[in-house]
Amino acid sequence: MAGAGAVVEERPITVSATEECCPSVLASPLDAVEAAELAQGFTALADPVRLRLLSILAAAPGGGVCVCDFVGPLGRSQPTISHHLKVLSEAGLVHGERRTKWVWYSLDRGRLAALRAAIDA
Amino acid sequence: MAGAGAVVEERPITVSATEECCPSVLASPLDAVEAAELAQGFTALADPVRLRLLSILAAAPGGGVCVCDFVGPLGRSQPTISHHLKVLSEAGLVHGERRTKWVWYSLDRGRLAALRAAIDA
DNA sequence: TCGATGCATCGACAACTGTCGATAGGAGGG
DNA sequence: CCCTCCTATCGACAGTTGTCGATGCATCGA
Repeated sequence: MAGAGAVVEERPITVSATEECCPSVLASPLDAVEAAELAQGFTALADPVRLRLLSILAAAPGGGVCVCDFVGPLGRSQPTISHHLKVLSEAGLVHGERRTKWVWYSLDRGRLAALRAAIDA
Repeated sequence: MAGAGAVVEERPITVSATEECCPSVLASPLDAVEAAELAQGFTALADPVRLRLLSILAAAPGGGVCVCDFVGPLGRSQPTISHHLKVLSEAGLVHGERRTKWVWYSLDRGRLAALRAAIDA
């Protein structure tokens, strides 16, 4: 997303985009806005530490895990874990809830399903 | 993937990973290798231009599109399009085939399905 | 043979990203 | 009230990424 300004002018695709609830990569050509939204979601999945965060959350029996529980297994510092959780949170994939002293993070399976649907036939 | 070397030592997760054919984020905690492989796949999807490339390929009637057909609709230079196609190709999501003068790119729906399965319940 | 066309690669550059240590802020316990 | 524990934010730094123009290479048509 960097570099010099685009010189080539963008021209519309000559296929009518069937405006659905959730844009799908396979249904019809995406416009720039839909593509940017989807890319933001997949960007959150495009990191091994974040994928492992999600997998640990998915395996959590109570559905909630506090930040300190991630630090050891993932081999990253606490600020780094906190940073990744923020990225996932902004992507809507996890939610954090304060419980007395700890912050409990839980997985949003619906948001994950939406991303899955975007690359579904 | 950058920055100073990791200081915190990585400790194994105390849940037996059920070694399956395709690692799933939701099945069991991913180890570092599985997470890195999956992240590489999602990285290819984490760009709006590449998502639009895939969507155009998916909508192609003959299943093949030459490079020059992407340049106009996406508003990017030809080298940039070529770069993104290379990224997608290395991720196994598209395949390029030389046909006389042009190179025809086609979508690998199986590879896309594998990524989808990785975030499936 | 020669110019035109289609695609890939190169080199450069700015923006973004992952990582850390240091530090701030909020909640509990003594 | 102070100290400790848990989490978030800050500042810094190096590696990665997206983009372009220039260029090289192969193929086709005249």
